[in-house]
Amino acid sequence: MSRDDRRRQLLGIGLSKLVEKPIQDLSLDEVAAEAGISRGLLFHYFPTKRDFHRACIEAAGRRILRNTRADDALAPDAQVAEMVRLFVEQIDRRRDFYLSLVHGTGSADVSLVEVYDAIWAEATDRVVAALGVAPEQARVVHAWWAYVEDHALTWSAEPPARRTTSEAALVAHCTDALAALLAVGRR
Amino acid sequence: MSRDDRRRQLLGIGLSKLVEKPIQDLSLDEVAAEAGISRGLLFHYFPTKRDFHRACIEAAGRRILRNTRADDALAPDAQVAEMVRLFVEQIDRRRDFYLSLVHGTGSADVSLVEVYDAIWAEATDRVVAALGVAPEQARVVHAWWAYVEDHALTWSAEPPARRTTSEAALVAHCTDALAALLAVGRR
DNA sequence: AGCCTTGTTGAGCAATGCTCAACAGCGTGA
DNA sequence: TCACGCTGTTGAGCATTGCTCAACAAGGCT
Repeated sequence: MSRDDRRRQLLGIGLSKLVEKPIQDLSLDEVAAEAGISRGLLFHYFPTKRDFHRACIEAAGRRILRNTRADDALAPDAQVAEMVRLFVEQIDRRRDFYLSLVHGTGSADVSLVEVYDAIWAEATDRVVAALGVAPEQARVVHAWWAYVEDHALTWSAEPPARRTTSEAALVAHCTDALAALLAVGRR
Repeated sequence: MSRDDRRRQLLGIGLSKLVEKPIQDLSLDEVAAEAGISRGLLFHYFPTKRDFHRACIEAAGRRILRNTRADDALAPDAQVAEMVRLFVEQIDRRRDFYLSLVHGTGSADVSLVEVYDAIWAEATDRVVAALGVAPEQARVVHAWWAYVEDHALTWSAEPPARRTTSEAALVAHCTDALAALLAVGRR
């Protein structure tokens, strides 16, 4: 198997496994066995377990960013609304995937923090670019994403049948919130 | 040594160690050695490594909540401002401690997620109680805490000498943001 | 004295992260 | 055709580490 194919296969296995259990509970033997290769080969591709873990999270982050990209042709406000909608739906559809791989850092692992930072920086840049937000307000957009994330997580936590808010209302609230927050900073 | 004292000692060691390295890299031998006890005794107090980890994070959460409690006698708005100020200062003073122990879940470990949820629920309750926020708006307060957390983390990430915003301005922005967000929900 | 509780130890097992020397298959150039 | 090297691959083996378990020491109670 080619180098790239093998890497992709291993990352795929890692993603599916890391949804079920934290990294401490995932043995590389397990991954190697599922891939049908020897442990040694796994260490050839990812020299250390931490490297493997980081690569998995990077892959998850790329997937999220890919799935929440809005159409450039839309109007600025519509772009943001679209991003939020895709983001909320992404979380709602695969809450465990999101929680276990994309959300939060924990773990005091510096290289992991960098990965998360890069993901949120990209999401922030998109909004800043779409709306033409002033650079000194970028941190407001960044923090607003945390606000949106938290809303989406609590919203998706309750069973769909019992939801008091519609998805559209949630998205609308989030976009309105961004406008309100930017107004706060401008005052 | 008494049961409680021993537990406290071990948790203290765990807290200091977990700031430096993620749980995967912390061997219980290390903890036992620093405490001057045998490995066996450590497993007597915390039957599994995950239990130890969870207990450490609970302790960290309790510490944060203790350090960010506002005076009940203050006016509602002042209480919130006080909480935010204490929170920002807490993060600024011990950023690594906060990042590695209190922020985020990751790890797909259900019992850990519960611990984090409890911490944020308590913080939310305090604000809801202080301001008399309507129950259906509690989730706005919850998400607002995520907003505040993100602001505090990016603010504390830049070296104090180069900061463009004062702490007071940050706190003011956050409290204003809460008012603005609650107004969005009410519309 | 005998006994029970409680904090404590240390040997030992099995799993696991990681290293390393070597091998198989295949294309390339002499 | 043979030798060479590159690349994906293996499997033995080492050291660490999470965890179990039987046993011990000391203090209080009957």
